[in-house]
Amino acid sequence: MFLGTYRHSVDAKGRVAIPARFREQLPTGTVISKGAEGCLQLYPPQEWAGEQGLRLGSTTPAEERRLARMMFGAARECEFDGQGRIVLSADQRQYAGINNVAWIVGVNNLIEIWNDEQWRRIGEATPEEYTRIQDQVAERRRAQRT
Amino acid sequence: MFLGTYRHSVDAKGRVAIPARFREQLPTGTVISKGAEGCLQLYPPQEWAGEQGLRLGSTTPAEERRLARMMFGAARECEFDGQGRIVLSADQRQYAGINNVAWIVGVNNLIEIWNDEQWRRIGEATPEEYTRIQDQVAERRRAQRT
DNA sequence: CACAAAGTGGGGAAAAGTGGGGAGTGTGAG
DNA sequence: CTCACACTCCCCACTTTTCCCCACTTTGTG
Repeated sequence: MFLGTYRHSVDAKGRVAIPARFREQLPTGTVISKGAEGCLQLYPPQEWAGEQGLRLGSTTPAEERRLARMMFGAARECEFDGQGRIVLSADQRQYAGINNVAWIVGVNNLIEIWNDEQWRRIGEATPEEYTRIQDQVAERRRAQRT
Repeated sequence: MFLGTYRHSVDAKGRVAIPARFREQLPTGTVISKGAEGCLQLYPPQEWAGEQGLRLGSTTPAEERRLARMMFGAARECEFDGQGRIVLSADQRQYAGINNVAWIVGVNNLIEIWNDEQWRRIGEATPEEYTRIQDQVAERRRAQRT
């Protein structure tokens, strides 16, 4: 279980330190890829396995081909250096709009990496917003259950 | 598992370096052929075997006959030189529209090779596009499950 | 306050990618 | 039959990138 928000610096080589609390829970085979709303996501192996159903073959429909290319093309296996850092590729940094600072956020089953500005928008919600969103999700779930 | 996107140059002799990460996972018997949307595809032996269901016979429907001819007719076994490069034939380069630059993309179970312009269209999606397509496929799959 | 752990930054060796020369092979024309 | 040309493949040399290691700073803890 990944919890908490950390603000780490990204150096000129594109390296970011993953918080030690998270690293302890990340076995080899962890994958980083692009996520929704312009963040990057770290999938522990068991979470990534769920995404593997997407395969290319002569019978794969066009939509899935497109998604597979984007998803896997943007992904890389995480390789930690001696100091517990991973390298964000130029492509990944551009997608997420990350320069010198990254916010690393534990979101229960996976980890997200955000740029400064975007994370402020999401993380600094007012109590009113927070309440509203919680109610919204509760409503949706109630609707789906029927 | 093949992950990531690499931009490599194609020299005057039609040679492209296959990224070392991919090469390690490619035993002899790897096949290169034409793929959908104008890309070239590298099949590791076990994946190529999966396509062998496509066979010609007196009962094969016309469409499958067409596909089989194109796929197998265009296919060649990959041969790596001492520097880990393969040669793209003039025919293959023309099909994929490749001149001096090729994008080599790992798509989970196989590898694709794209020209500059086409890959930009597919790979460099904005966060909004990416989010939309992800949701679309998820929705489709949810619908199919019922 | 001291020690340990975590994060940050940079230098250098090793690996990966790029480009070109030249030997070997095959084909076609003289 | 021989020679010239084209093509392929192998090898070497150079450039760029990656990654591994060391050292310093900062933060947290006993």
